[in-house]
Amino acid sequence: MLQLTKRTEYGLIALVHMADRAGRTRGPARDAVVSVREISERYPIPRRLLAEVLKDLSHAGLVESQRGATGGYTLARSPDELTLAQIVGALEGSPALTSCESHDGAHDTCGVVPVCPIRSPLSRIRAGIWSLMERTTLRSLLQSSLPHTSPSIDLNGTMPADVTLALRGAVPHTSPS
Amino acid sequence: MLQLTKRTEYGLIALVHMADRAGRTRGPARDAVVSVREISERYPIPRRLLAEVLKDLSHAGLVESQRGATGGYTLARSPDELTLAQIVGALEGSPALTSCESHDGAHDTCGVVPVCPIRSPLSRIRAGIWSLMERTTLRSLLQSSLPHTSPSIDLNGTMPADVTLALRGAVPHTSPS
DNA sequence: TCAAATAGCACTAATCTAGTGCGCTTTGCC
DNA sequence: GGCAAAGCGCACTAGATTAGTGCTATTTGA
Repeated sequence: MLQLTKRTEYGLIALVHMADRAGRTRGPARDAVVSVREISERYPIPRRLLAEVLKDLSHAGLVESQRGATGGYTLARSPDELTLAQIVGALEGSPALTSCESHDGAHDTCGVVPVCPIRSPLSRIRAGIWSLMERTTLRSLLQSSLPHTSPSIDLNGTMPADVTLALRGAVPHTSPS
Repeated sequence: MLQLTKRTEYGLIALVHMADRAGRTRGPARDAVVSVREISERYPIPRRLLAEVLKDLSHAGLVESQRGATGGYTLARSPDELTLAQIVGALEGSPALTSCESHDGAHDTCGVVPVCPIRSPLSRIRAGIWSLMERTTLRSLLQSSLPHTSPSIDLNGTMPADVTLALRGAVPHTSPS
């Protein structure tokens, strides 16, 4: 449906939160260990589901986990190196845009590849979308969502000039268990 | 899942086919009346489903229908005026990217909009994707899929420079009934 | 009058997504 | 040592979305 899943939304919220926390903390992100509880109490995200998402992000190497009583998650890279493409890719696989070539690719073969008149062109579109997400860093997400942090940094540097319209992000509507 | 639906794929294939047919025909697209049968015999698309899709495109005003024995569909606008955004919009609604603001918007309210740290930034991304699709015309899809038509026209004019990677389009795998 | 085509509507089956349950392991702290 | 908090892993349920089909009516050219 050309829409991100809730999981991805939750993951993004969590990562933005973590980046923010790390940003306001002195030192090498020492206090930036964020627990699932902390996030799910701040945003109305089902705790268990958020835990699953962060686990996935951990498996993907985007965050690092610390077990135990005071455990939690920390960003594995700086918000400047973490891109939207990496996050989306980790949580819902490489974007396929079309059904062919959807992360398994094998058993489908979609029979008539040679006849398909939209493979190559749509391929280019997907690439464009992907490229857009690759150039969007976690930091750039941070900046635009937290105007109280810094006045307004080089958004034009990290984001293509075209991207200046009006979308809406989402937020869950369930309450933590 | 950040992926187009089969319906949209089918619609695109149909439109590309129609544009191609109209293009090779002399005169004001007189012979460019294309029937569902013709398309479903050329590509392995379930006929009935394709019919539904074309009907939707007709309702959206992107194609015009002619009933009766020699009936079929014709493009309502020139391939230069028909954009990917219009097509996708017609077949799966305006892209929302996030769950909030999904074409109904009302009953959700998603509770915590004020707290949501990703609304505005994701909004920008969606806009970028949308913009990309608005600048992609049916003609540009045609050109890249049918190299036998014209050598290679100004793809750079209709498509952002960044868009030059490698995606895959899809094609159905079912046979017409 | 027939045959081919669209129009409309409803329905089924499969897939995907959101969210939950439960028990285990790790670890800081008293 | 033991408790409590946190992550880990797996499996499961319910709802939503999607793909695809059935059937009948209407239009219209030959």
